[in-house]
Amino acid sequence: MEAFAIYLKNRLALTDEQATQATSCLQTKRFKKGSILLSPGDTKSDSYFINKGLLRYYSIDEKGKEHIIQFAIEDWMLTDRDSFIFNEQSNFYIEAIEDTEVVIVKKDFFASIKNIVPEILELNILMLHNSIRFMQKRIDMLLSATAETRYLQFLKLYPNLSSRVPQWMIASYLGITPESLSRVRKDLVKRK
Amino acid sequence: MEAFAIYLKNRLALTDEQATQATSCLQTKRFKKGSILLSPGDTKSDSYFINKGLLRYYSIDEKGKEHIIQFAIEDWMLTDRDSFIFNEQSNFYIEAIEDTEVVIVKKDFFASIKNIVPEILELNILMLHNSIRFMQKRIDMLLSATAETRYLQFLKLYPNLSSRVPQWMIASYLGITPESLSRVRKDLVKRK
DNA sequence: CGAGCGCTTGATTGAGTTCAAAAATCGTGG
DNA sequence: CCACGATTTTTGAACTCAATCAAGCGCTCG
Repeated sequence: MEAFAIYLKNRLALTDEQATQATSCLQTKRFKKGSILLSPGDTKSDSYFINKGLLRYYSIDEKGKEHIIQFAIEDWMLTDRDSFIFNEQSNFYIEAIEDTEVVIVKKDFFASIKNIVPEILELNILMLHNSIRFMQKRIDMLLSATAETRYLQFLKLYPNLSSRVPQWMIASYLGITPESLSRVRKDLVKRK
Repeated sequence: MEAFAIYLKNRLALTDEQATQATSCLQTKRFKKGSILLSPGDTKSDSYFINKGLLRYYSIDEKGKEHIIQFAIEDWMLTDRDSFIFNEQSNFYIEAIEDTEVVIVKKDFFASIKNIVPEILELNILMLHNSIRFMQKRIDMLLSATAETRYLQFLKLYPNLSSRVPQWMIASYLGITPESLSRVRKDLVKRK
């Protein structure tokens, strides 16, 4: 709660009271490593702000393979749009990679906070544009780059993440097999 | 202009006067097939609403290969975020695939229309979420699916587009070579 | 301390690429 | 409206990057 209030304060021009007022009705929740917060078919009206820990947003295909759409770390929000925005059944999983504490942001939070802090709408828009820009770069990378290039870009983009996430999940985020990633890394070390 | 006013009217609860008022200051522009509306390095404050025609949003990699991030057809907006939202240099190209007429939406349009129709902010948020949801599905597909599956999904998603776009551009959108797409199509016909 | 999980390594396979060239289609000017 | 050049699509053959299958190692955590 604390962290989320600070987050809002930093991004909007809020007084302390406004920040506490806005976040007072929110609840935090802890999940142990490995917990599933959302599964395909669910329709929850929760969005998560991460106080501490690390979540993954992923799918499982017909062959049982996992594909990671997104990681989410401290100070990020993770939202399943199918569920949260469009009230449809989700297609994805959300899982805690570490023991994680989240702020549960319900659907009506945005409805009520915009009365207190109307600027939140524009902040929201800006952040959504930023997400899109980010995802477009990822799509560009998936369309064009080799396994090695993808991995190097990943390291540059998330320098801190690689130590917190098992290697096979990085592979799954990059769209390659764990074996291939292992070989890519071996090559990089050898050539260095 | 016409089309854009209708577009807004349908999505927001606007009177005719409001719709005309909001769009009166906007300009339309025509581009011939093959025109480049934006190049990497540009920083334009234009966003495009497409009255008629078809645009592509793409990159060119070090080997000179093109990678299509997005197509945009009638009634869609195409925005380069680097440029339009963040005032940075663009990384992508925008090109007219057909002779195309667009409404030029300048940056300040949103600033001024929100005074007339505040609901536009929430509409905007909803559409951005929808874009993200869409792109997440595309990323999932790029991470998991074979050339054939991607192509079939593309046909399902854009049934009308495949006739308006040359095959090599579809291949470029799917992340495969034109040769591969040709073979995929051959196989599909044979198996049918 | 042992079972399971994650990472590595090797051998083989396979989907898609590359390069090359022919066939089909498009479009533009005469 | 036709013809010719350019672009697009198809086809073929060789090749390559990454996937698959399989086995072994090392760590950790129960």
